[in-house]
Amino acid sequence: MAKAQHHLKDPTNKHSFFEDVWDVARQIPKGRVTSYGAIANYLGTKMSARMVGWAMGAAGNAKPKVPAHRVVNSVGLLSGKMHFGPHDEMQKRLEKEKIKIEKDKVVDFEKVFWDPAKELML
DNA sequence: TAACTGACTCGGC
DNA sequence: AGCCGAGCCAGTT
Repeated sequence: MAKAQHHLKDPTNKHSFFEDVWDVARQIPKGRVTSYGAIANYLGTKMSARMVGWAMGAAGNAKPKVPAHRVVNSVGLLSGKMHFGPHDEMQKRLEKEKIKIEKDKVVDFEKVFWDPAKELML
């Protein structure tokens, strides 16, 4: 069998790791947050939580929109806030969803934490 | 093509 | 309780 796809640039066929990450992120309920590691774990690659964060960076081009602001690090810190813009847009969005932020950290992180591996459980 | 990078995480000091 | 180093994967240069 010859390799049929050398230069796959087909937008309809881009089921990459990023797409999977975005798909999970889009299912995060409003007013809840999750961590990069949690998403990575759900996808089976728990050791590469970095990739999840990376996927978030590319989420800007994703359609429909990906609530990347609902994804924080394992301690509830808004580690990616700087990628939302020069201002604290990430924090503003979270506060808009009734999520309280203090010193760039999610208050009651464990309460609002949403684990795809448990909640989504598919 | 090989090397580097990075919105992470965990374990040890 | 806070800081440091190593492991990890995939996309980018």
